[in-house]
Parts: sequence; C-alpha cells; structure tokens
Amino acid sequence: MINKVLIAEDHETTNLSVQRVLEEIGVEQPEYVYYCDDALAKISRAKQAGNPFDLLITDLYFEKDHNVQQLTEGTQLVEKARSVQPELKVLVFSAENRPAVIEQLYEKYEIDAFVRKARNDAKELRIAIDSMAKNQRYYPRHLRQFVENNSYEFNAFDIAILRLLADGIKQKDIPFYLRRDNIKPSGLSSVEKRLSFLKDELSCSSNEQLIAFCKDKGIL
Amino acid sequence: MINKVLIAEDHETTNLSVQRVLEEIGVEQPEYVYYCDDALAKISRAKQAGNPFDLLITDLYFEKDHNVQQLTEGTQLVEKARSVQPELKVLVFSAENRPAVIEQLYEKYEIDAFVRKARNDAKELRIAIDSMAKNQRYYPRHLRQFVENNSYEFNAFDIAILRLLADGIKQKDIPFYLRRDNIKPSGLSSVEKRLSFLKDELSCSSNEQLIAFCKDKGIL
DNA sequence: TACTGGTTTACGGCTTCCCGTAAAAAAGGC
DNA sequence: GCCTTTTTTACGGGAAGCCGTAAACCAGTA
Repeated sequence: MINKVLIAEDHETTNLSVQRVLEEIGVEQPEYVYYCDDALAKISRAKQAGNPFDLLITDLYFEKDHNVQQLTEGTQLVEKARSVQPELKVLVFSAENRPAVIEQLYEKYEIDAFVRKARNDAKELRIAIDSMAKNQRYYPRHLRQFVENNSYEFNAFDIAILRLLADGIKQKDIPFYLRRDNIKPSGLSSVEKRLSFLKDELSCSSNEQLIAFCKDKGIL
Repeated sequence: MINKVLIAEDHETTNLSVQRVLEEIGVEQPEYVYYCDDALAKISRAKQAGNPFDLLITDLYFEKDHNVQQLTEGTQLVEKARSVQPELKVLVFSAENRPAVIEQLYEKYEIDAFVRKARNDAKELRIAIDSMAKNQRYYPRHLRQFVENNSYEFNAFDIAILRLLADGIKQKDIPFYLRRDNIKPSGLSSVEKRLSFLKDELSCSSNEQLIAFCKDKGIL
C-alpha cells in the first residue's frame, strides 16, 4: 500500500491539488515541499527515523528564486533520493511533453510513473497511483504512440554534432571540437555525411530545420 | 464585490485549486469549465438571465483534443466574452512568462489582472482578486523587472523569417514566401540584414544557434 | 518640381556549405 | 600475413550564405 507520500512541487496551486487528490484516495496527511532540497532532507530524515516514504511525487523544473538551492531539477532529486532510499517509488508530474525527455525518465532515472499536467491529470494521477500500489509501473498510453513511431535513434556522434551546431559552432570548425573531445569520427566529411543523412532521415531540408526539430523533441 | 466567478482552465488539477482558493476567500460555488466554448456559453446565458458573472479567470493556452472547439485560446475567449459583457472583469492565470505576451494582455485585451502559475500563485491569486474587488487593476511587481531587462522584442517580420527558417525554407527562398503573405519588406537583402542584426543582438554566430535560442525562449 | 532622410533592394566578392567521387585507413575473415 | 569490406577522410566544383557598398524607392517638405 501507498500511505506515506511526499510532494515536491514549486507551484502552490498545483501542490495543493495534488494534496487534495491524495487525500481523496485515502493518503493521510500527504507531506509537501516547494524545493528539491527540502524534499531530499525529508526523505533522508524519514528513512533514518525508520519511517520511510512510499512515494515521491515531483515536478521536473523548479523555478529559481532568492533561496539558493543545491538541487534545481526533479531529475537530480530523483537520483539523490534513490541513493538514499533505492526502493522509493517515484511519480513525475510535469507539463513536459517531449517524448525524448519522458522516455529518458523511465530509462535513465527508472521512474515508476509519469503523469502529464493536462486535461484529465487528476484522474490520471489516481490511476497511476493505483498502478504503483500494485507494484506496477504506469506508462501513459498516449505516450506509446509517440514512442513507436519515434523515427530515429540518435547516437552520441549525432548529438555531439547537433549540440555544437546549436551552440553556434560553424560546420567547418566542428572537427576541431570533436578531436578535442576524442569523438570519432572527426573528419569534416564525416560531419557533412552525417548531417546530410539526418536531414534525409527526418525529412529536414536545412540545418535550421533540423535544430528546430531536435529542440521540439527534446533531443537538444 | 466579486461573488460570481467562472474558471476556464483545461488542466483538471489547476482548475480544482483555483476553485479551492476562491472558496477560501468567500466565493460561493465558483463555476468552472474545461473549454473556452463552454465558458462563453455560460457567460452569455448568465448575462441573458440577468445574473451576469463578476469575474472570469482563464488560462491562455488550451490543449486541443477530440472535442473540436471554436475558441482555442484564452485571448479569443476574452474578446468574445467582452463583446457579450463589456464590463466583465478578467484575470488571466497562465504559466506564460514572456513579457511581450503579458504586456499585450493588458494593452490589447485590457485584462484586469495577470497571475503567473509559479511559486506563490495561490497567494497571488488572492491578492489579485482583492485588488479587483476594489476596482483596481492588478499588475504583478515581478513583471516590472522582467520588462526592463528584456533582451529584445521580436516583431512580426522577425518571427516570419525565423518560422520559415525553422520550417526548412532556404534563406534565398524566403522573399518568395514573404511576398506571398504580403509581409514587407521582402527583399533578400532585407532578410539577410535582419538575420545578421538578430544574431548580433542575441550574440548568436549562426542561424542554427539563433533557431535554438528561439526554441528555448518559446519564441518559436 | 526638387531636395532630403530614411528604408528597401540590387549587386559583387569572398566564405561556407553541399555533395559526389576517390583515396586512405581501419576492421574483420581466413 | 593478405585480401575483402566497411568506415573515414580528402578533394573539388557548384550552390548558398555573408557582408559591404551603391542604387532605387518612397514619404514628407519646401
């Protein structure tokens, strides 16, 4: 069962709603914080006190303010929290809708559920928590479509080139940076070939469009 | 006094929270809808029944779904609502943080208050509604800072060029599309000059970097 | 009409990009 | 080791982008 829940969410209204939803499904006194650092502290203390949390519900992006924080993103919080308490269940609740980013949450950060802030998010929260109570991961069905026709898998070389381009490095200067970082291949021709291939694959007709595409998908 | 309030907000959780905040400050049974079209219908009916709303709280961006809608943006709703009931007070509650967009809400759409979905949004909602109850517009102070150190204001011409680039149109072909859409100037030289200016202004050294920047800032 | 200031467009050279071909290097099989 | 296949790099010509200058255009004014 899921009884002890922590909410890490900087928006006051959203935080409130999540509390309400949890109360409605029988979670007594969900705890909540507005900063990642506070969340980590609470998780550590609960663990040490022998009364660890069952579930962490966290946002992805926390806005900076006058309170300087160690952890500034939900992903960092997830990593740290899991290093304290590996079996902690994690639900990410965010407006993020870029498939690549969400995919990474499941693969790299091994989250148990993702619910997008959207039309029926309260209902979906309940469903997701139900799944987790049965020790199942919750993978929103609307995502499956996205992932299946997820056109192309970018490799390290692709990403390196695209990053450099998006950072304003001229194509002809890219080999220099690739060699500096020991990325192979590094020849200008290889860069040209690869970019040409990527544009063809993703039906982009210019580098500009390619960068726009990657930004939209969250690849960059 | 503000007694009769309508909430137009597609996110279920956010909608819930706003209801709660309103109830806390004494609004009895705030009404709420998830679509702009429904909001307009309610406003019209209430007006005709001689029991018009005092305040509309609306989001800016509504996600499209299977229910095809006439109105898809909060701004459209505001215009239509005001054409039905000119004295209706309007509070926009949105995550939008681009100064130009917010500025426009006050100037073009003459909204009475803007509250950004952010850290203390619930408290800010209360303050904003208090102001409006005294027939004062509410202009968040944190906005004033933003507006000042705002790097650069993009105009219609800039956006048109950048869109075309991000859509994969070659620079040399852009004049054709500008002429087609009656955007002036439309010469290739003007396009080159403008792009050069933008890159200089935003310290970007390539079109690719410029597109990446605009995607990051939500300009595209 | 002629003058003026500002904007827009046209032109030319230089650089960078694009893309096909071919040489060089590396990887794998026997 | 040697041969084959694949990957990587080098080169070169044509297209596109970049940037400064000059010409054309277009109000507004006398």
